[in-house]
Amino acid sequence: MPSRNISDIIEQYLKRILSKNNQIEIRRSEIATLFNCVPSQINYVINTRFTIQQGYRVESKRGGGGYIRIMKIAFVDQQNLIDSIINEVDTHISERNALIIIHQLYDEGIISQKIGNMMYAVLSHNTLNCKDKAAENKLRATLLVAMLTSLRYKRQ
Amino acid sequence: MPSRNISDIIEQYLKRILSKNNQIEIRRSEIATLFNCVPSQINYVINTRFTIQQGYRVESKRGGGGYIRIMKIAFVDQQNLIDSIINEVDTHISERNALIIIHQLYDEGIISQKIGNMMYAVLSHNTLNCKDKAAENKLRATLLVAMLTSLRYKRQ
DNA sequence: TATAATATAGTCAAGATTAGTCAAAGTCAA
DNA sequence: TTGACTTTGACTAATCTTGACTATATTATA
Repeated sequence: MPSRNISDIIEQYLKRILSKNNQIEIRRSEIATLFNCVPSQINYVINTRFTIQQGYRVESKRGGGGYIRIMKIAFVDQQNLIDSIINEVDTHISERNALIIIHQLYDEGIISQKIGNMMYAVLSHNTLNCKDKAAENKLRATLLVAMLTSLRYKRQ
Repeated sequence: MPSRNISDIIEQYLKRILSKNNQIEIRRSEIATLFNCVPSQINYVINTRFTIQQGYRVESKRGGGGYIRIMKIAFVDQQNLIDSIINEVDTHISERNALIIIHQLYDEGIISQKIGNMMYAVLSHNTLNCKDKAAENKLRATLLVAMLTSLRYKRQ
């Protein structure tokens, strides 16, 4: 695995630790110093190589005692099914079609009624209520994909 | 989980006592001396980590024999807690405060980790990502209230 | 009792310490 | 040579720390 750029090297460094610990907490500036790069390079590495889709969750805090915490995520069994549903969702989606997807999730046993209710509460026209329909459908798709993505993994 | 700043350490100290006593009375200056910080640091800790939203109530008295009393709030039932949280949510809410609310719902056993993950996925800055911060905080509040409201219904 | 002295806690803003954003410049492979 | 990816740094934002000043309660004193 030849890595000729710093980003790859930092990625490998972090993932090696994560293969043992499944959670790490770093100081951005420390890592930057360690690899002799600017601090914002760490953000670049995290944004390109530690995304939710890649199975990582990242939390951070600024200020004194600040940190960046990276957690490895375990995926649920129905991951493939959820992925295929995510692919169905376009950049825009109507309330009606969103509801169909919620029902599908329930029928497949992926979500409970409680979660289904919550999803509908978020995606309903009543809640989103944008000025124009296109904007609303776009926001709805964004939120739905975010929710579907969250269903892909189980925390710890 | 290493805490590198005094505020976190003081928070942990107080919450450990509160996990046993559910009420604690301190002298601001004593705690400040104990942790080698200025007295107003205690106010900072209380204002950021012992709010109503986090399930604490604080009383104090100045002058001779003054004190700060921190009490863990006991909610009559879940319905009650949800309602009070809905009331506290303003027209705008930051990601940080939203996360605090999600944590409290989880701590009180109202939501599962799965729902908590989903709520966070919806409310995170990463997902909402509006042009200006005010708009984002407003949308976040709308969505949070919708989700909280959906939790009030008991089906299944 | 009225007032002064003392003992607490509260507020607020400046400064310190982190991390985040964004766009320009650089690099490299197709 | 172009386009995607990487690197860099100036600027921004969030959080924590500190201390001067304020507010309030109690106790001592005139």
